Amino acid sequence: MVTRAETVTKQLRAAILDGGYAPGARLNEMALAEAMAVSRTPIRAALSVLFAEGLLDYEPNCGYVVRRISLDDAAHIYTVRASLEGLAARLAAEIGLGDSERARFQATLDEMEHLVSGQAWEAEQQERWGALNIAFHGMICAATQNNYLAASIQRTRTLPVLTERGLKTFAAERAVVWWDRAAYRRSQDDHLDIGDAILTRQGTRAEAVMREHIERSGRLINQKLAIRSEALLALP
Amino acid sequence: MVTRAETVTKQLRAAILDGGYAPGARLNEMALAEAMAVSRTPIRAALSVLFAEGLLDYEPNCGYVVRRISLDDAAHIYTVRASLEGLAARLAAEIGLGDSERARFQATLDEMEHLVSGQAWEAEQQERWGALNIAFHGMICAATQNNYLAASIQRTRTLPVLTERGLKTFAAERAVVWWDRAAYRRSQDDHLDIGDAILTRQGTRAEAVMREHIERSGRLINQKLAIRSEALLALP
DNA sequence: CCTCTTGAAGTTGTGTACAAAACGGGCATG
DNA sequence: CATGCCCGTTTTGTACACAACTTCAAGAGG
Repeated sequence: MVTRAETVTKQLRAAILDGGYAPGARLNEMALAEAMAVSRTPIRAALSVLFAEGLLDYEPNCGYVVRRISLDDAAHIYTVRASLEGLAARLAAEIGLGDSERARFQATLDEMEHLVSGQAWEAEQQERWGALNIAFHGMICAATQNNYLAASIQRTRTLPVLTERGLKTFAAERAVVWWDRAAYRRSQDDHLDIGDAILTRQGTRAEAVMREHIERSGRLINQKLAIRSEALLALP
Repeated sequence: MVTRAETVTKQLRAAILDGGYAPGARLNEMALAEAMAVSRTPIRAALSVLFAEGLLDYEPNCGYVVRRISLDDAAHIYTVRASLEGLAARLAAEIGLGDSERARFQATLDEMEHLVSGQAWEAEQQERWGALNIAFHGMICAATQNNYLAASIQRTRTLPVLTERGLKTFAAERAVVWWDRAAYRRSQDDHLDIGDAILTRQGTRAEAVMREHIERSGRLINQKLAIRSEALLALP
C-alpha cells in the first residue's frame, strides 16, 4: 500500500461500508480531495475502482453516488451467495482439510460454541463471535482451493448495508439488536452441522445445510431492512 | 458513450478479448495513448476499470499486464459458472416464462436444432449457432429476474481466451476446429433437455442438466487449452 | 567470476490548469 | 401564473508537466 490512490480507495471503501456515506449520497470529487488532502487524481482513480466493485453508481458528466440497494437487490444477492457458499461447502467436504486446517477449523467452531452457550453475551462476545464467523466461512472458501470462487463469495459480502461490519455499525449506532440470541443459537447449530458434514466428507449434506444457512440470514436481514426502511419512510 | 474514457475502455476490452493483446503482455500507457490519440488520463481510467473487471493484473508503479489465465483458473471459473447457470436454470423453471418469452425461447431452440441437424455446417452456421447459444443462455438469465445473478454469470463469460468470441477468433486465425460436430450435437441435446425442463417447470432437472452442460464445455475447453499450451511450449 | 552499487532511462503516480458538460436561477414571454 | 430560454456557476473530463519509483545495465570492488 504505497500509492495515494490505493490509500484513498481503502479509506473510501471502508467509509462507505461503515455507512459514513449514506446510500444515494453524491460524492463530490473536490470535497473528497480536500477531505483527504490529495488532488482529484487519486480520488478519481479510487472512485472508478469502487464503481467497478459495485459500491457506487456512475453517470458520465454527473459523477458518482453511493449505490442504493433495494430489498429485492439484497434478496437477489443472498440467493447467489447461498448458491456459491453451498458450492464451497461441498467442495471443501469433497477435497477435505489438511491436519493443521482441520485443527484451526475445529478450534474456531469450539470457541464460537463456547461463546454462544456461555453466560455473558454482551457486545464484546457478539463482536468476537462475528469475527470467528467470518473466519469460519473464510476457511471453507480457502479449503476449496478455488480463488475465483472465493473472490466471487467475497464480492457478495462487500456491499453497502449488507456486510457484517455495516450491519454491526448500524446496530451500534441505533442501539438496535439485529438478531436476538435465539437466532445466534440457530446460526451456531448450522455451523456445527456444516462443520460436521465437512469433516466427515459429506459433500451433499454440507452444501444443503450451508445453502439453507445463508438463505436464512438473508431472510432475517431482509426483514430487518424492511422494518428499517418503513421507519425511515415514516420519519418525514 | 460520450467520454473518451468510455470509448477507450470499450476498445481496449474488445481488443483484449479478441486476443489483440496476448495474455502476459505489458500495457504501456504512453503507447496506448498515442495509438488511440488521447492523453494518458482516459487510458488510465480505462485500465483501472478493466483491472477491476479482472481482465488485467496490476502492480503499483509497475503497470498493467493482460491477465494470464492458467488451466487451473479456467477450471475454477467453469466450476463457478456451472453452479451459477444451474441456479439460473432452476429459478427460470420455478418462476416460469411469460407467453412472449416462451415463444422466443422455443424459436431460438428450434433454429439451433435446425442448424445443427441441417446438411450445411460451415463457418456461417457455426457463427449463427454460437450467437443463438449466447441468446439462449441470456434468456434463461433474464427469466430469473435477478440482475445480480445475471451479472455474476456474465462475469464468468468475459475473461480473456475463454469467451466464445475469443475462442472463435482464435479458431478463425489458426483454422483450428475447436469442437467437432458431435460435440455441437451433444451440446444441442443438452439445450433441448434444459429447454424442456424449464418449459415444464422442472427446476431440479433444469439445474442438474445445465450444471453438467457447462461442466462439459469446461472440460472440452480445458482440453483444447492444454493442447494449445503444449503446442506453444514446444515452439521455442 | 560474481556481487553489489550506482546512475541513467523509462514508466507510472500526482498535481494542476483548462475545456466541456450539467445544474440552477432569473428573466422574458405566452 | 406557468413555461421555456438563457446565461452564470458548479462539477466533471482531459491534457500536460513534473515528481517518484522501478528497472536495467555498466562498472567498481570483493
